[in-house]
Amino acid sequence: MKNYAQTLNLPKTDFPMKADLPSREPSILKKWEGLYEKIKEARKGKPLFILHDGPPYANGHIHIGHALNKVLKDVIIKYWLLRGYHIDYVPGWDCHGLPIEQQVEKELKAQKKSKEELGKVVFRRLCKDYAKRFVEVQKEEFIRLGILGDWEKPYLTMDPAYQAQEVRELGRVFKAGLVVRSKKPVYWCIYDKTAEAEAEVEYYEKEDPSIYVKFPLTKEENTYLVIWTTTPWTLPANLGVMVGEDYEYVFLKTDTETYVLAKALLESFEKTTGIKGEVIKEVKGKELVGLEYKSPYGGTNKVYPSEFVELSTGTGLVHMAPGHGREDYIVGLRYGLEPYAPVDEEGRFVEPAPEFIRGKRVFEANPLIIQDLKERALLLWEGKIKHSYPHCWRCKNPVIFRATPQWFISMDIPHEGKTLRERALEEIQKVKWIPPYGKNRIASMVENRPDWCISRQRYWGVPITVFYCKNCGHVVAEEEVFERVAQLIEDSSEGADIWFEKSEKELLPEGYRCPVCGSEDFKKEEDILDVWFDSGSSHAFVLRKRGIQKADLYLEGSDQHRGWFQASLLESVASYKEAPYKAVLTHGFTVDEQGRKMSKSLGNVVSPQEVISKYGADLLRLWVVSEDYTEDIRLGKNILQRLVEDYKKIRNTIRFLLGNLYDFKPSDAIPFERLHHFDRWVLSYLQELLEKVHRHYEAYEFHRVYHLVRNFCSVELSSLYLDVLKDRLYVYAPGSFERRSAQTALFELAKVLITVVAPFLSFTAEEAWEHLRTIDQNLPESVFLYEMPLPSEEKRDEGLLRDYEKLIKIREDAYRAIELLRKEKEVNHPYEAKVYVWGNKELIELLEKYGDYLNYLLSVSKVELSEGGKHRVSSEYFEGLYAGAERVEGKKCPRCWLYYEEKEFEGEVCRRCAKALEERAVQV
RNA sequence: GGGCCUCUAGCUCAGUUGGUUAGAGCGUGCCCCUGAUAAGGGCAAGGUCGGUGGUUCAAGUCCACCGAGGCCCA
Repeated sequence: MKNYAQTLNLPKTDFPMKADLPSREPSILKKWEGLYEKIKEARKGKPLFILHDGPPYANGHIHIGHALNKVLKDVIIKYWLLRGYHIDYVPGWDCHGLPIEQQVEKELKAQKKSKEELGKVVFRRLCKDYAKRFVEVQKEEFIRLGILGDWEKPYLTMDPAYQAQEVRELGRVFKAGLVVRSKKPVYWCIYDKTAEAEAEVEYYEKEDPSIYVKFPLTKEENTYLVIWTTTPWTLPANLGVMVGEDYEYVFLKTDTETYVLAKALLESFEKTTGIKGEVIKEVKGKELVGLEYKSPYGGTNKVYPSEFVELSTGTGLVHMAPGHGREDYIVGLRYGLEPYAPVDEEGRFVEPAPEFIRGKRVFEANPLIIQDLKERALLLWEGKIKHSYPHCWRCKNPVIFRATPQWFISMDIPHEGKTLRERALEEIQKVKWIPPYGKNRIASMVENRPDWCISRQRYWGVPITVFYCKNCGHVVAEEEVFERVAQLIEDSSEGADIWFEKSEKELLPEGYRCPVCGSEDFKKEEDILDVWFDSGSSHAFVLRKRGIQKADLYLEGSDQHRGWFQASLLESVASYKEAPYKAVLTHGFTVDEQGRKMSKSLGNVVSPQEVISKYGADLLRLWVVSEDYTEDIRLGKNILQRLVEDYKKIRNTIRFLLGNLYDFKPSDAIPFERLHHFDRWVLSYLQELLEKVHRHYEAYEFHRVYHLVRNFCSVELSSLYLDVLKDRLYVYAPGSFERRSAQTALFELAKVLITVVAPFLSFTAEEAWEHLRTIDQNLPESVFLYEMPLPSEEKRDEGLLRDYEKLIKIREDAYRAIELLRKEKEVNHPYEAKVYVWGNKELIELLEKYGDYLNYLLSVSKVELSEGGKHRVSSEYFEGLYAGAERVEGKKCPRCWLYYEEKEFEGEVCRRCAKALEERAVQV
């Protein structure tokens, strides 16, 4: 018998089944070089979509969280791009700040050098080099992920132009009168005489005094508040006592005196001190609030409520020194207490501290104070305690909390009728938060946050460019002075380094005199800005300066409600009275397959580099889009394995489409109305799909797009449409209506499928696009220069959709009947079966309508609309409908494999094939 | 310890305003095909909705508490 396979139109394509992404993707990246610029050119004048990039910190390689974040952004940008929008995506980096400073210092230490020796300017240069190095590293890594953006001109917070804009922003906030100078306790090393950041201190065991002290109440005879402390030296700075409002407190009466302390700590107090007494009264903490007592070193102070009081140690009454403790400071701020700290930079007591400790260092003062308390009968008990205590990371000595002057942006000073807090809260209401609870989260943070401390006593950052008049102390913060300095920074290749290089005279406008006293003698501020002010002003440099008022979208992890979203909001509202964004989208964090956070110690970290080298960036991108990012996002081996399967399905579906289009030209296309009804059905279905796809993309619900596409490929296409279509594609002559009609649909399907997945499977879509272009040379060179089709009413036949919905269900019923035959080995391939359908009149009429195509639709050789079949089943879906199946009679056509009666043959093959062979001979 | 959030089959997700036997795809098992072939197809088995207790004629869907986990703060 002849080899009939050669007379069939079997699929042919160079689009390989094996993706081999890790080695193929780099060549696609090569093709994309310059693509961003071409897109900008092509989309000029189109409506703009602005996603403003939050800058990652330029330190280390990217991790999976970075990848998640950037891919999400990329999907959104590419979607709007494929919708015909103009995009403008400028990636950025956060370059200043402590981690880099510490890293550089570590490197210096290895060379036995210190930053003090080198001086600010040289040290800053080293930091700049360090940041630059990692900007390059991360840039390469982001590009490898397939992220589309202006990688030629990203924004760096250390660029002179950026720094200059930031200085101008600071000037605006000063001008609005929102910047104030006041004291705040910071970690302080009394040996290095420097402030330390939280991240810098190291915790070691330290032995300290442990004492119970009594504070006599002013209005109740012989009654004392009992406090416990390990830092007696802070008692001279005592300004209050904190209680937990909801805790229970007792009045403990001994033979001579009455003590107030928390009920929960009574037992441990009695045990430690040996003091015994009788509880004569119990009260809630809130009833103690407002009581006055005599502070051991001066003044009458009060009891305040505080959320920081704990009942694990002490007495539940906490001695409060706002100048020497963070919580003390926060609570103190709330009640208008001074951050009082009579201690100089060497940790020595100064006036107005009591005379007997003046000049002594804080730790030396401890025993003196204890002795003094003892003499004044205020000490109840004295002991020692070993506990974990913060130490200086450089000299390893214990550090202290000490209030020092800092710059703040005030949340509560009214400016043109409203405070920053009020205005920010109003703006929050106008922004669209995705998911919605983000609004609540940031609003409650803004409602409760203290003033924004923007000064840091560090080296690597943007200077706070104000001057102090040496003569009268006036702070020079005029707009023209900020502008002058900004100009100098912008014009210098050294950027903000010039602030530290040049003298006051060089930095100030020529001949500048103090507006208060007329002096010409100034001293510049040495503090630098909080890095959150750097990134918080990115909107000014990246958007406003380039004529864009607001971003359409900010998109970061949910931790940025406290971080970048808030810093940007406050900076923008302070400067421009409005939010810098119209919408804010947040995503969750990556966790492992058990939902646990990724950590080195758990050994469950998955790196993007690892995924890329093993599976390719498209797999990582598919992962991003497959999960609901509003919650925690899981990642692990099994999930990746499933994604590999999903990827193959989508890829092979596209491959099959392309494979059957090798002889098709767009001019062969048949108009929708004249297409075969099955092809009209699939295109109608496609319009429904498109409608949902667009809806979900617009709502940023990518996992719904993913499920839609995945199911479409496997359910409607692979197992139904394409499977049934094979007969028509392979058997009929190349130029026949049957084949051309099918190809018309396949071409449409390919275009839609490729563009729909392009935002996430960018590499694969581009690769497939190359093949599609060999079919239609009019297509643009990149899929990203094309547009994703919109659902079209003209290509949607409602009646067909309704009919097919039923036909598909009947198909399932028939398959259950065939399955029974298969179990008995009566048939193997469905072609060996004959199907009967009967019963329900309405449905039988429907089936008659599609009569001559029914057997193809069911992939069987014959269908009869009457009762019959060896095995019979009742419909799973329809009342009174039945399906039966039996082995078909007749002979298999060696060409099309369907079974026919002897008389339906013409020679070796069936009549249909004979005709096709004839036509084929003419066409080929 | 506080604020915000999550918890539906092995995995990823659906489940309008509370209302019939909780859905899909994948994976799994069994089977078929060998003309998408390191592909394709068919059938089937899997959850009582994190737990407990309420509200209700009726709860995965509302309330309370507990548990596991995440982010932020302390």
